[in-house]
Amino acid sequence: MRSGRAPTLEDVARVAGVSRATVSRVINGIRNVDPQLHEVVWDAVGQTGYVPNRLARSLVTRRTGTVALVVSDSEAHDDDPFMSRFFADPYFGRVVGGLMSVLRREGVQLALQIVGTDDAKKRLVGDLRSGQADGAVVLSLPAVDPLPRMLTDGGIPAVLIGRPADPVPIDYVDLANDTGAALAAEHLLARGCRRIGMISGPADVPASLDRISGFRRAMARHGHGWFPTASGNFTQDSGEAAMRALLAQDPALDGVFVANDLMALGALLALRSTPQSVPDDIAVVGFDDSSAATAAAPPLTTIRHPLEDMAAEAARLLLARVEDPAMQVSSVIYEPSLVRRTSA
Amino acid sequence: MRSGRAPTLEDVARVAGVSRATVSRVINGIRNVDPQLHEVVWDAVGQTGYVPNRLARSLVTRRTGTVALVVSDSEAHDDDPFMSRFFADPYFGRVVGGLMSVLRREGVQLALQIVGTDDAKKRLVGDLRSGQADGAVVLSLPAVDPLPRMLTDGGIPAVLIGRPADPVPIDYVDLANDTGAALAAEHLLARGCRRIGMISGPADVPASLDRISGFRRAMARHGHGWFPTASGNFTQDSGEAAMRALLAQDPALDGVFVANDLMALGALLALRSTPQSVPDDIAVVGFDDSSAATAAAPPLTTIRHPLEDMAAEAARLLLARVEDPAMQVSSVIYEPSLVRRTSA
DNA sequence: CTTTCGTTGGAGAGCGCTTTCCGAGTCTGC
DNA sequence: GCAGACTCGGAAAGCGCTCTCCAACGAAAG
Repeated sequence: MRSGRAPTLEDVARVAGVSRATVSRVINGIRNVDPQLHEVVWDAVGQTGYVPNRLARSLVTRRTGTVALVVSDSEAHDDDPFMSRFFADPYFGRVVGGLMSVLRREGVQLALQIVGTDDAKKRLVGDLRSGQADGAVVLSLPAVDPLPRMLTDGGIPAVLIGRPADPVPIDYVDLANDTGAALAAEHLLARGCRRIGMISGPADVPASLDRISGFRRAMARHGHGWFPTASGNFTQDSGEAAMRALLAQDPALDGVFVANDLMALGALLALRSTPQSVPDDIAVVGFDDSSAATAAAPPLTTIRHPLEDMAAEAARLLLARVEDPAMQVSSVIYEPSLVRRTSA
Repeated sequence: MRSGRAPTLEDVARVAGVSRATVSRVINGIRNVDPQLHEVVWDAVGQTGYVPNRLARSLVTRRTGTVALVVSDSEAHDDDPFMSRFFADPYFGRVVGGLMSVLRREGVQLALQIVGTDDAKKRLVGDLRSGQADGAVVLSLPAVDPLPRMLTDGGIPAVLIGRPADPVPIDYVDLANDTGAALAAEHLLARGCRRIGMISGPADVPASLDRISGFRRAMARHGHGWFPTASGNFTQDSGEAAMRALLAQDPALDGVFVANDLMALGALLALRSTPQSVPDDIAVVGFDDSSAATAAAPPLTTIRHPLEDMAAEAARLLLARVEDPAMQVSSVIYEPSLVRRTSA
């Protein structure tokens, strides 16, 4: 097969016997080109196996047809295995899947970027500003993250998945985490549970915070101003430990809301080595409706989190903002729903 | 903050009072520059907030600092939800995590590409040839895929994860799937199982094929030339169905090897509604040691598949080939191991 | 004091593409 | 039959960068 240098516009022009400009016009479907030549040019393209060089094109058009998926981490994790845990989590894949479902049919590519240090974030913004990508979808993990602000200051089209920790005029999609947690509380209460505990996530990231406050509010509304709590870091192991801690606080617990499915899996595991059975003695409600939920034994009653849809919406929002940078800043909040399975 | 046009080399040169060439030399750390000027230039860089334009740089250096992660699918799936299932699977995330663990510290970026149709594959090769990325890591899903050959023909540095279906002179990393399956067979046999069945994956993809043949061979070696089989498509649901089918063939089964953990989860689910208990009446061995294995009830005995390590090795291999395209084609095969948990 | 060499920095070409600007044709309408 | 309006295609100027080539200069050598 043809090897060596890839054919350029110039080559096609030579073969077709026209100028570079004309070939460019034909390729980009610009009017003002004689149908005759049109055909001649396409023939030449076929003959030479020409493929436009995206780099060169982007350099002049200032459009890359690429968006970045930025995973913004904190400095602290820079070299620990946290990241690999993050990728193994279904969360990441669901986001990518959702994004790709819309980007793909627009012919837009996704470039993955991981930034930990502030320095890396600065570099990222610089790269983005110089046209490395048309925009960014941001997954901001740390509790407090300068990146969203940097992005807006730099004038970079960007959409967050999950609300920013501090108010920044930036587009985002999020889940009504508080409503979801309230749903869980009400389900547990309606089921007749009287001694309910909660296993929460870290107390500093927005999504986790919202689940805590939503649950707390709903419980208070039903007269449970206080309830035992333990917290984990969204991993299965931490959920298992938290369940034990909770049981130590109140061995007669008859219901527990766990802030994500992975930790709920851990909780279920911990419960398996106690006399209590799920859901008869103690009901368990998870959060996310991830694949772990159906895999669990017993299958987890959980709060559905339409992450794919949210990611898809984020992609759409980003594309729209790229198209019209002056567009009004907007956010779209998804409503969670309760998925009843066996565990509660 | 400074907005509008991003500063260019030209701007820095003007501020520093030197020529573009000199700034370029300083930035790229080329010697032959008076330490005095060196400092002046860096000052100017700081002042202007200059960040080199990667596009422009790549255009001339023919190096992008980006590798593509190509998910090669078949035309058939082009518009069905298969892809989103694929992303939700821990498999994808583990690969990304493994790749990033090495790419990140080399400052190399990952660009995600999904190609279904032959046309898209052709376009991809063209893009790659014209320097869109320095190389590609390929996840080839379909049973028979023209992409690997296209890549080598196009002279694109590429590494497959999982062996190609038909022999192609291309680098790849793979797992000794047959050995893993044999491990499972031997474990089941050593445990005293006499009526063993297998739930396999699709009969046309290499990894699945190897697991089937490895298991079959090991069983034959121990006098079990025939055993009941059912097949699924690597999803939990299909595993559940396959388990029922197997039980219908032989209700007295006392052991089953399931070709991946997700299907094993399904099998466990199916067994929960039968009188048999796992592992006492029937032992179950999975494959992959994915996060699903520990989440299962009972926790799954399974074959460990060091996917992160394999992906990391693929990244290293690719980087090496990019550096030296003439390097000899090589493949590295990882050895699986048995992880004993409770299910067998 | 001239020659030679090594060092340093500038000019400028060129990576492959798009796009503005023009000039050369082609058509109408009077 | 010719001005004016259009259509079409080419020349060429960049996009922001790297890197080769060369001029200039100072120092070392003869």
